[in-house]
Amino acid sequence: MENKERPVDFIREIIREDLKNDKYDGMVHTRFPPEPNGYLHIGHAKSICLNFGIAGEFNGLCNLRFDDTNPTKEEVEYVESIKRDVSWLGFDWQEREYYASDYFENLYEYAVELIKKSKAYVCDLSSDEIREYRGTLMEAGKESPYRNRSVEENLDLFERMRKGEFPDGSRTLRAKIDMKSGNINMRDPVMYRILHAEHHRTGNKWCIYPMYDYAHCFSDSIEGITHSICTLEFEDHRPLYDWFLDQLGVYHPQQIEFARLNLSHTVLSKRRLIQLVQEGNVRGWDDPRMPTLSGLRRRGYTPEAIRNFCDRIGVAKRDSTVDMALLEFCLRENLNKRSQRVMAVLKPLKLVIVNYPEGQPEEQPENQVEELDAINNPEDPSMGTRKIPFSRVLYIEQDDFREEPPKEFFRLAPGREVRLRYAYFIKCVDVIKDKNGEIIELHCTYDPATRGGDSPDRRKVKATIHWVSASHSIEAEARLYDHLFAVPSPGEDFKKDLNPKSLEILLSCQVEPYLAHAKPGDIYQFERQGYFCVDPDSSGGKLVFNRATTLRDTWAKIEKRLK
RNA sequence: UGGGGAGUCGUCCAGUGGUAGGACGGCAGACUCUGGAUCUGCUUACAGGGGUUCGAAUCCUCUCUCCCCAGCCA
Repeated sequence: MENKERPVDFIREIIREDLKNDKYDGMVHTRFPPEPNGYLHIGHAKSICLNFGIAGEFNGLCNLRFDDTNPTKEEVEYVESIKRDVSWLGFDWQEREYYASDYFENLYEYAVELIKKSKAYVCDLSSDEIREYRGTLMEAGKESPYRNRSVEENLDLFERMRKGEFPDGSRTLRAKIDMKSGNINMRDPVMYRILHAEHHRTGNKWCIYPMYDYAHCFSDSIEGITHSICTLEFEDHRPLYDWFLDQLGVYHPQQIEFARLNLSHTVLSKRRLIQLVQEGNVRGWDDPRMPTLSGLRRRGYTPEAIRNFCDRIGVAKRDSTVDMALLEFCLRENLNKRSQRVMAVLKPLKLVIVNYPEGQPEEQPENQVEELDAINNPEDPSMGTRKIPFSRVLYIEQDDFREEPPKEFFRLAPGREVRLRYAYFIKCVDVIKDKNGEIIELHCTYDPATRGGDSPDRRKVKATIHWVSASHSIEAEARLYDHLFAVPSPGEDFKKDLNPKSLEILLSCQVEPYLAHAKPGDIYQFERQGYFCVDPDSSGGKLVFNRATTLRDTWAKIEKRLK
């Protein structure tokens, strides 16, 4: 991870300043605080890279803390997936795996102290009444009739809340701040609610649970966090964050807010993602079309590509939507350097080399076969070469032949010569069609002098196309993905913006035999086409590939323009 | 009409009183056994009006636009 005098973002600037002023004894301690109520997505990756990245750069630490204060929404399945995703991304929280629920006892004691200081009270208003009393954005709220209970009564009531003497929703513990504040968060916010629900870690030990604003600041404080980095929508919670800490005079981290990531052609809100999963618009949280980390991983995205992306998008305070093209660029950039090249024909068209020797029928019932050398990765010679079988009957890509080619089309056409990658120059001499007029086979001649792909007479061809030997290739399935949404910014009614063509399945692709032992998760470049990742659905010798992304495709652009 | 934020190329990010720059995208070209990769060039931006100043994207001021907040969610 090179860090060439890249401009520093405003958060790192604040931290540098704090370090200079010795604000936290030279310490930098951040945290990534997900709520385990869903899977992590690329937006979380931005936050993970920020928090862990800063800790790494400033010789500090970053905790993984599960913000699990709402037992009705949280599950261990999510805890597990979050841990898997964070470490897959390449970050290590060491032994610092914390849970807000670990602090329930401390939090309770802090609440008792606030009651004793007359800074909190038990309120008997119903949730509807609380809303009424809260006022609106324009009008001040009014004080709860329970606001001035005695300390003793509050202490007694709060203890009985904990003991389970009251039903859900009957009472809350509220902070006593200011019902007339322009900041609605300061209008006596609820600190604790009664919830007789089983918590994924504390079981039935508690029936009162702290609210985010109350739990988060103290959790940060307990862990000795220096910089509590969160997203913009918490900006007007900061006065409350500060208020709680100040009332008790405990260690006080500083909250800093940045703009969350928005990505074009997708959605990044847990509510919407969970809806897509539950309503079957995708095949699950890890559907390769999903912007979740598990989806991106299955699709073929690498941690390096995602980290690089997070690095490039920067950190600022203005709302923005990053173009999906940048994410794709980061993937190509990474995969170009590291991926094994291979030839695979997605939409096969049979091609017979009519002047190629047929071999001895008794020993080789099919054709003569020869082995040709192919480079595994032109970007990395250390990856070596491999042998690929060549014979009389091949498959090429349907798109690589045009009976009536436009001027800009360089590939195979009647009478035209092209190169078969790493093999020979061939010339199309005949086009075979079925009774419907569909092209079913091409007859070509080859030039034996061009073996390996070079012509001794320096004659040029305008195109090189990929191919596989029909009798050696392996049948495979390919899943081609496009944007999940057809528009850059899905609207309020986002499901109507879903891209109906986000998935195209090709069942009879032919791939070179080198792929016989490919394993789920392996990523290859199918030459001239894109990067493909072996899907876990591959089984029983049947390979399934996910197209992570296409190669840049100049011809596709020209073709689009021609239409 | 309350409170909190934000406005710089199509997109994202820099620039913090001294010629507005980078990346992605787009366009054009070079090169090429991937129409890939690589390389080169081009394109386009300081929300608006007033001020301060020799000089303003940067400072002051007024206006406009956009985002967030009325969960016993986080």
